[in-house]
Amino acid sequence: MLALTDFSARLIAWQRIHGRHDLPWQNTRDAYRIWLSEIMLQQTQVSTVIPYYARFLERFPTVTTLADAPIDDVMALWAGLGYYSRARNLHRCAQVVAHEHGGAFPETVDALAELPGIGRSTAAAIASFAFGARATILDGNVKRVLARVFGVDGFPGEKRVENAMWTLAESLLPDAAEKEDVTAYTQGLMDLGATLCVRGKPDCARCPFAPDCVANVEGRQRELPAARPKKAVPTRNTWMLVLKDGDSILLEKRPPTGIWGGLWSLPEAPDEATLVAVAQNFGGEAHLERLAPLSHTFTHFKLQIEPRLGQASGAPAQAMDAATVWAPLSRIDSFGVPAPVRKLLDALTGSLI
DNA sequence: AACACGGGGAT
DNA sequence: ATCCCAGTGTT
Repeated sequence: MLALTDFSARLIAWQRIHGRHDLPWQNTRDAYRIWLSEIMLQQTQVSTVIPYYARFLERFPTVTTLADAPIDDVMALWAGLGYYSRARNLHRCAQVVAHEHGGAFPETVDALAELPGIGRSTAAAIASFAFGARATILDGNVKRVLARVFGVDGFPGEKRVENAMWTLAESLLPDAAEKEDVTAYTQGLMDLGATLCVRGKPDCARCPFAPDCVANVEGRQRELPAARPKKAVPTRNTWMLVLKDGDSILLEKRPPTGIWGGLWSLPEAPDEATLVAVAQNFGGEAHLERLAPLSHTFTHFKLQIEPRLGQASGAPAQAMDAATVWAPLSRIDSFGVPAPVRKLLDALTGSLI
């Protein structure tokens, strides 16, 4: 193993001068704001999060206002960020904190990690940023930094490799650190990975670990960390119904789990004939107009969407319930609608005017 | 241990 | 088009 005895000291010194200090969720010890940012930043880049974070704080300034809000309001503000189970867990977590912890987040990693949506790494981030706890994060940035600096081989998503990285990360923590040092250290891990030790072209010339870094010394920046093993992504096909009644569109609430869980979307069918039956159930005419197909790629599969436009004329054969709503096109934003469906409806709004 | 879960940015 | 991102929860 690399003889690097001053990893934390070097990282802290670098962070204070060259790290990021003005992100919207920095310069606060408010656990609510830190927690909110950490959840939004799971698998999501900083630039994407910033506008969502501002809107969320404006609408929900405290954990209690979030806890007492309807879940549909939370989903609507989250729509477009992806990984919607995060939003459901966010709401559940706020309710637990507000009603079982008196509105204050617990201060230990273990207690934080018991809350919905908070795992080991996020618990450590909150504990270190909000409470100055000596705990290590292990996110994508840290895995990349460790893999390169210490020459850790193997795909970090593999259990054996990840376990080794947790152990390594724990061993690198500054000992008996001040709270300010802990903050600078945790932020430094993130900043180094986000600004210098990036995936594509790492800026090794500016890196404080360049002389010791295995990847830099051996010219293996491109090989470390090892890439995820390739896997073929399947294609799924679906037909979506845009059923119009005046200026309103029929939306259906998706089940809480699975793709777009808890969001409002268009009624779907596995083929066109079934979609016609669905339309008629909701009082639609038998003739459906073909709209331009669209394709949406997820991490693990590709979705081909065949949209069809129908007009509502008769009375619905199927009773409307809590999972069905006529949404005015002008107020689609107040519903949580998945990004591709939102795009489809936006294009439709433009062409129908 | 492996998989499900989104959308957007970077290349 | 492909990879990956301030990961967590379920199976």
